[in-house]
Amino acid sequence: MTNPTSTEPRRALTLRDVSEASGVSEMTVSRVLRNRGDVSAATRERVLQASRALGYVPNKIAGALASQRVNLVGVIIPSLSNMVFPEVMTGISSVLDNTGLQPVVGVTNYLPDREEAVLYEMLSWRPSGVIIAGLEHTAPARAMMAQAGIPIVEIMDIDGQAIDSAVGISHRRAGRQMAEAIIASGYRRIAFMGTQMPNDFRAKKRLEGFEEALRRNGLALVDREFYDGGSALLKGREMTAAVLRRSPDVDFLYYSNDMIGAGGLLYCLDQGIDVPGKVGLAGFNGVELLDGLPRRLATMDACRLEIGQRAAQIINARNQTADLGPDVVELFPTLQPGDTIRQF
Amino acid sequence: MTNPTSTEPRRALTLRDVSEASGVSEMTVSRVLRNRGDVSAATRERVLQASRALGYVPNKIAGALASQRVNLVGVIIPSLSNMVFPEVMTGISSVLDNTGLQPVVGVTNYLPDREEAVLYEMLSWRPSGVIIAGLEHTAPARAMMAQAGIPIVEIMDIDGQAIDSAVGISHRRAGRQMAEAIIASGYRRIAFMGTQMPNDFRAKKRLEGFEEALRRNGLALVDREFYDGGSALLKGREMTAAVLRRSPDVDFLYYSNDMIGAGGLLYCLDQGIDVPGKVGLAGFNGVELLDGLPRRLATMDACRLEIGQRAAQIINARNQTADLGPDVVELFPTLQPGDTIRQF
DNA sequence: TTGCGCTATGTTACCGCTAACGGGGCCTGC
DNA sequence: GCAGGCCCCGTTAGCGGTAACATAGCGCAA
Repeated sequence: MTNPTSTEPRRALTLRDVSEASGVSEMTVSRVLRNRGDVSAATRERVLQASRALGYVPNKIAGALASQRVNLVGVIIPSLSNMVFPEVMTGISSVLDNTGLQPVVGVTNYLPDREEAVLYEMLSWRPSGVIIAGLEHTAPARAMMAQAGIPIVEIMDIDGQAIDSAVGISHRRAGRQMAEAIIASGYRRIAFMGTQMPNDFRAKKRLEGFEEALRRNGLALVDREFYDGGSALLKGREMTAAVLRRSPDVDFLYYSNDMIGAGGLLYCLDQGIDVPGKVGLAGFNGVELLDGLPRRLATMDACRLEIGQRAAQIINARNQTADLGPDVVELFPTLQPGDTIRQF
Repeated sequence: MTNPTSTEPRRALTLRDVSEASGVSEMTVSRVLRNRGDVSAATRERVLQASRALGYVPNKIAGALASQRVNLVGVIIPSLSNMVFPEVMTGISSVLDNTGLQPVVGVTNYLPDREEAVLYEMLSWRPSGVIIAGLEHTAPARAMMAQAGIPIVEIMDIDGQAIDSAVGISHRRAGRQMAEAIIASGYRRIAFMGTQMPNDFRAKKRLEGFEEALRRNGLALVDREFYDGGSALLKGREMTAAVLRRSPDVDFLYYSNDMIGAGGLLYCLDQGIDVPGKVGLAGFNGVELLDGLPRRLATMDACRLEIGQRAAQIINARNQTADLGPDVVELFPTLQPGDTIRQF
């Protein structure tokens, strides 16, 4: 264990170790490792060799403190198991990868207090920016973001007041659009199924928009059902069964997400129900999963990839150029009628 | 904008600002905010009030540098869209939440070089531990982890040599077990479908174990098909169609994951194929999704939640108690026959 | 009253790195 | 032949906290 090539170092390596091993000052080592400033090719090579030989890994904590720069971008999302957010992450990464910035993910489980705690923790690392899902936050969370002095991008939703920048779609409008399409296809007795979660504000706004459009057309939801936890696909089956039993005359089933919609679709097909003739179905999100179903569920994509990309672009631009102002970007989802809405 | 209550601070707040606002030393403020050491109730209250009023957020970078302690645990995984890793993350978070440690996720997209880069980046923040998927890493990555002087837990897999600690299942054994169960149920003409990815070592090991068991029973795969990217459910349908066309006499379809297995199952049901009479099916992972399918696919759970929990426990234990040694934990997945393997 | 010990707070010296500046050697032009 | 500039590298002074130690003030027993 006292072997000099042992894998157990007796203490952490610092710039000083590399500088001694290569016979130059710490500053020069620092310059080499960051590719900054002028260093002769010979010295550079010597330093790199020593650094690699020792297995030196720079201490970004010290570096960040000294330079007052942190290449991290906090990303705060409600859930990872949602299928939605991994794709947003992909969009963020695809842009950030070329910028030297790095995303750091925090998960809130749709809990406002947890969001506040995660945000506090993130800000305490002084990131270069924050991307956070939704426009609804606790008052302290809003205050922290407003004070932070870094670009903040609220994503997914634009129905509300952004603290700084925002990228998203109008979920209220999305709900309205879907309702209008459903009504235009001649359906009249419409039921809704969705999550129980009181803090999924976007699902709530979609439902509000949906009901508003129904009202304007002299209609109202015939039935509704909520779920909470468990396998979404299975819950979709169960809720659909319950609704069809309770309200046998419904002719349309609107789901707050594609996963339960897919469950409902599978159930209807199992039962030999004529889709979309007798009953139409629609979900929300445009998840990839749907491509493999026996019939394509009507849905509306939430522009997840692009939301991630645009958000990351805003953070990056603001980091490059001081004095860029806030930027609110509205994206427009397209309705994909699939095979579960009657077409004329 | 020069309004003192403006939300645009002219410069970042430090301990000094809070200490001046509350009339005590920086050290006392530090003690209050960390709940450490003795501070009188009156002073504590005064400090907290000032801190809140200013909207002070401590700078963990400086704190970490001074205390040589970082409450972060790096978690390095290949993908977030896999359904598998979010659940591992849930397990990790559930344990870490009570410890003051915080997970930080890095994604490698199954690329060894990217894994190395992500690891380097993480180690440069001097985390308290690293949880990393798999046992296969580049040589520099292995060296970095061995040198880091922090607990390293390699998860998912135990078929190989761990650098430090490991928690996982034997994928080779899992493949063998599945093959034996299939053979025991009387199936003989078996086909395999899986991902193309050369770096999904665990899928590869499952297949190796599977084929080994076939060989020992005088059998061999009748057909095989690989895919790459796209909707797994859809790919499962397509590959299944292709295999059944090419090899109409197969009586069992073994899938490297549940998602393509589910696609295959839906295809078979669509085609009116007798499952499990004429053709049996099995996947791997035990994803929640399967609960909602018309028939339950045979599978083997990968103990994802428990893997995350045990890994987090190891990191935490090592952080609490110095001189705890490496720990290799093997978990044992159970075969869930579902409705797609003949039962006697 | 004296002195001990405890509690509550302050002081000092870093943690490991980088910004900013300084300066030696060498080349170049006049 | 020497001033001026350029390249390369070193020195200095922090960044914003915290560990460790120092110390003031007080209560209390002898």
